[in-house]
Amino acid sequence: MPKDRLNKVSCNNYRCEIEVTLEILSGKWKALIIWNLNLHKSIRYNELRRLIPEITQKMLSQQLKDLEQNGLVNRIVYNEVPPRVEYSLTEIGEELIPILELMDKWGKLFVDNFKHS
Amino acid sequence: MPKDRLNKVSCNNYRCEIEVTLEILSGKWKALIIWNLNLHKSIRYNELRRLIPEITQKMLSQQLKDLEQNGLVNRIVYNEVPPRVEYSLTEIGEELIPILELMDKWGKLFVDNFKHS
DNA sequence: CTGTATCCTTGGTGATACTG
DNA sequence: CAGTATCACCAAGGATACAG
Repeated sequence: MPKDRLNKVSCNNYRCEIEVTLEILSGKWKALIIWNLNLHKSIRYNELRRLIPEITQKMLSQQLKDLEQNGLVNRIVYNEVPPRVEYSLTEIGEELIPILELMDKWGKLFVDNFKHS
Repeated sequence: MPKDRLNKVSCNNYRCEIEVTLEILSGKWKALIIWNLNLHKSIRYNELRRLIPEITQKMLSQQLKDLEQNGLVNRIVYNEVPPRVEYSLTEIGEELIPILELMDKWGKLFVDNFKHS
């Protein structure tokens, strides 16, 4: 994760807030993680790995940390043996869902368009 | 532009259509270009450069070409001297606007959240 | 189970110069 | 005016091994 993650926000050098949202969603696995967190409400680390088999541990940890630091995701640690950590969406994280749903819809439209051209 | 641009669509290796939409919007300037095309309806190359002063010619050409190839943007060449080229959104391009508006809204919410934390 | 640490590759972007 | 071409950088992401 670059030190200047979120530089657009913290440095105020974004040209419109769309770019802020895109910056937060950019990252190969972010949308997928958020999507799954919304579907399952609360998920453990290894459950996420199973839900997204192609992702590496490194990337999963990293993207979750990004999302957590941006306040989109809650990380709750239960002091048990073996350790248990549950991830879930925060309020502002949940507010992204309608956007993701629209993107899903538009994506289907585009794919359909693409096939017939 | 990578040869496998749109590989997710053409190779069918996307996990959900959200990723397709994100892939199309990803690229440092895409959203901004689409946003401006929507605001001004039809814009010439150099007008876009003035509207987005930080963009280089290379990137503007490249991102416009991407958008055109993906069918989001019309490119109309007028055979005049000096040459004139007008860019505008296609129908499917315009259907992205509601999404961008939501992203703008969410971005403002996030920035506000960020400032007070 | 839930992560870190390290090394490495590659493609997205920028700078700059050139063209019809 | 509306672009191309070329070179170079660097950070995102992948592979793999290790850790509490």
